Amino acid sequence: MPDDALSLTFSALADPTRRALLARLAAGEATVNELAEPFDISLQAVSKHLKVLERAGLITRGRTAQWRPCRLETAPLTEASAWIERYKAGWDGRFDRLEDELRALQEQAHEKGNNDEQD
Amino acid sequence: MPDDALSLTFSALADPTRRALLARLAAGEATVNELAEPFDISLQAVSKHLKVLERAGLITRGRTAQWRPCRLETAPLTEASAWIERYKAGWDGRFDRLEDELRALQEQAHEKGNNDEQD
DNA sequence: TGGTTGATTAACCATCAGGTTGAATACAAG
DNA sequence: CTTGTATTCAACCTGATGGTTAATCAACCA
Repeated sequence: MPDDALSLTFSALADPTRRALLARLAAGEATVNELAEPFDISLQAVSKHLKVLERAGLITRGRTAQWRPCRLETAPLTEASAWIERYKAGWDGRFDRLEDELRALQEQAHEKGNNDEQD
Repeated sequence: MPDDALSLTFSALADPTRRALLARLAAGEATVNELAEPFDISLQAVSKHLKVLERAGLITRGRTAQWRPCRLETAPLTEASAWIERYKAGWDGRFDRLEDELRALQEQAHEKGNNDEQD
């Protein structure tokens, strides 16, 4: 388990239950019990999921009496999104695709000498 | 291991090696050997990583002689980014935060009857 | 035919992730 | 001080992940 920020974030997002928890929290703070209510799994399992989200910095938790309300934190989401956009933009609909085609053709020509075979 | 598209994508992104592979592929197609070159792990391990990326739809692979060139596919990246933006936008810098504050205060007031205690 | 290169598959190992149940903690209310 | 409620911690199980090495497949070269 890599422990860099981005890996923690993506790893936390790689579970439908956790994504549902975040979706719920996007509507506002909630306690563990409130968050657990829609799921069929145990409260402890939800607690574990929340710990994962907390470790990734995706949520922070308050403390009011015996309640530990969770709040969504968007900073890691921003970083994750930025990473994706970076590499998506570097390729998508740009000249790179054509450039790559050309490069591939050149390599083929080079590797095969002058043998004009098609695949 | 959840097998829905979003989970597969985020899970694939949750590893620095795989993100590096994608970053490399954003610069253009590459073979397995080319991709493996910067890493200290075995070629087989890289092959496994590529299989994960392929299963997530993040790459596709051609076949030229004994080479299996990998190409980045951006569709899953777009979906992942869209998911993040959806829940980030629902909260970030909007009135929700204030709304939530108010809701929290109301709940506190309700739960405690009329007892004006501060945390 | 046989050898070399590129890549995958198979078998194995250690660790981790997600779930469970049961006990423990923290606080509120009688 | 005891009970109830909200939450976490601990121990445990199962299956997945990431790595290894050895063997195999596929295609080219000689």
